[in-house]
Amino acid sequence: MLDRLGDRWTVLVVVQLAKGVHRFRELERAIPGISQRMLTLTTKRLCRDGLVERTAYPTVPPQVDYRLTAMGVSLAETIRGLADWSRDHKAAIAVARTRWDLDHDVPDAEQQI
Amino acid sequence: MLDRLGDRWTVLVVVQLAKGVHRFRELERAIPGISQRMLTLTTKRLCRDGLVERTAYPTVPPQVDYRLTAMGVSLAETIRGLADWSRDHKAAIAVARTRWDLDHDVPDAEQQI
DNA sequence: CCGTATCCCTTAGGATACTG
DNA sequence: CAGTATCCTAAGGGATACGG
Repeated sequence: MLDRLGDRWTVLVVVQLAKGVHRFRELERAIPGISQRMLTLTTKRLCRDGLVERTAYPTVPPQVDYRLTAMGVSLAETIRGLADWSRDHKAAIAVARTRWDLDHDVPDAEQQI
Repeated sequence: MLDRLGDRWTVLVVVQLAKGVHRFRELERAIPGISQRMLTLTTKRLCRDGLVERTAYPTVPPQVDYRLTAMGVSLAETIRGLADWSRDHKAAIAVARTRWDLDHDVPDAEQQI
């Protein structure tokens, strides 16, 4: 599961669903840069893991809702801790990087690690 | 930074360093499956971000110690929450996956999502 | 609207060999 | 021991087009 969080989109989808129920297109619009393909894959994996519940209404045009399960909510709360840490230390990390780059050449457009 | 956690080795290195100071080879042995190359890259990135401190002793053979900085320790504590969640829900996720696979064919060696 | 199916390119990252 | 350098593949994921 830890490696599942490493696919870059899962965390964003969970965070977004933590704000409430979303339709497919709502998720797509709420998460800048995600492709239709990756949104489909990500939601499907989350459903498979029992973290998200999918509800399809047989209307025309079709409507599909995604919502976190109880387990999904608990994951969202845990992720919250990570997001908070990230926000609180973003500036300090930026400073550390700048300092490191100064101390180790990397003058301008060198390849970053 | 969140995407940095997505490279699969960073979390493992931080967790290992949370247990105490380690030399290069100690980390390599403690983290099964990591290649020398990825350990080098991961530690270097962590140093650049100000999460890990590297100390080299000019002995023969050389000795290099890695230890978490204060910021690295605080990250380790946050990661701890994630690790705990993962441990606590591993079984439930496995059950959800099995159930999902039963309900959606996937009889045997089909490609998993 | 809600997907699935292809194509295709970039990147992560393993294997291996070599230095100080 | 602690790396660096090079090669090479497998997978992630974007773009596009199409189906229900």
